[in-house]
Amino acid sequence: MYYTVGEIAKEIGLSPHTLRFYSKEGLLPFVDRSESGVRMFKDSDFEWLFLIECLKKTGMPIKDIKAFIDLGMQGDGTIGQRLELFRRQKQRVEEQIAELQAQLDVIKYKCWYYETAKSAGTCAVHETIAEEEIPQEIRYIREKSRRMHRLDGTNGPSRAIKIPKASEPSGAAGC
Amino acid sequence: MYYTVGEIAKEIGLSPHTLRFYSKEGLLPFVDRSESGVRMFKDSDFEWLFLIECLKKTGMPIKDIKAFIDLGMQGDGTIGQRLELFRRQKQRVEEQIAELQAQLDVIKYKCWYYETAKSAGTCAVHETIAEEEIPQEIRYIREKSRRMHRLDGTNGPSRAIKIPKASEPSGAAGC
DNA sequence: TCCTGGCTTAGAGTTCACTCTCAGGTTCAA
DNA sequence: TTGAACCTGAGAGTGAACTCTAAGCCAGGA
Repeated sequence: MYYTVGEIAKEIGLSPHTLRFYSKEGLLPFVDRSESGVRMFKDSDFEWLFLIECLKKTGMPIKDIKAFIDLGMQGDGTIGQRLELFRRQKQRVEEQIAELQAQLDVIKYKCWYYETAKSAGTCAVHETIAEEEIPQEIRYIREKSRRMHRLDGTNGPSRAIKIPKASEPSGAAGC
Repeated sequence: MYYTVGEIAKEIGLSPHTLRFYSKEGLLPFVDRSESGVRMFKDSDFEWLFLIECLKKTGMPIKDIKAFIDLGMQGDGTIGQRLELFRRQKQRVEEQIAELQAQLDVIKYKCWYYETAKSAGTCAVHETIAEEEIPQEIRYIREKSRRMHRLDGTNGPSRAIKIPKASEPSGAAGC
């Protein structure tokens, strides 16, 4: 049971162009070819394709994916190296998730910030808002974020800059 | 208290080049300038910068970040739009995290796969491994992954392809 | 037999987000 | 006053990952 590049493309949600590009980059050495050079994908190739997708979606560059494919092509002798590769990738993905979680916190804070500002009609509420009015989760996020972004001002500007001449304060609007 | 582009760059971990590039792209309309045109960052600009970083780290393209900055510059009238923007971004980040979690599962499965193959000396163990030998978590991941990747074969190849001529089976090695 | 549509390769073009080079201006410290 | 170390804008270059074009081949149906 063989599939052409177009059929596979539809199946896994990539364009035939992209699949040929991967092929050119050496990511698909496992696909068979017909006499006339047409790529013939077989069912067992899907496993490779899903693995490629997985590594791609977790931010691995194509040349690193190729390195993995090449290890796979060499057979059982490279199992240890492949294990190491996936362990490193596991670590990286966990870091990515942690980073996104941290940014999600910032975004949640801003959602609350704008919700509050919206019902007050102005961002200025946040200058006078009482600590008790802030939801627990938001208070926690805000504290954590402040600890991270603390600028102690001990390393102030090393160069004096002339005071701007009658420039209206451009950054008057809060974010 | 003003900072030059180089000082800010050091503080937030970007290059002065990058900061000027952002400036050129219209991401920093809030920074003051000296008489001679030197960028003068103030403490309150950090809030904007951290927000830009947040949106960038969560995959928002520069032109969309600019759209947000522009809304911010317009003041309180755009609070509703900014709220909507952050709500959409929240949704996207949650999706990104879910996607990474799914891929992390695949990676965990492969870690187990190679660990097992390593101690057996060959990937071939996985053709004969008993269901009870598979850890609970792995079994669960594998089932979920199989449900997702199910290829029912009902939409087989639409074009006949000549059987390849004595081509050795290239994809013999499992992944 | 010819048309259609999908396949092939090589290679050029695109988009994004930087990243760097250049030529010149500004500021401070010695 | 002079040198170092910044700064400026314009614009070219980079690398990653596509994305598309061109010219041509091949199989099946009207």
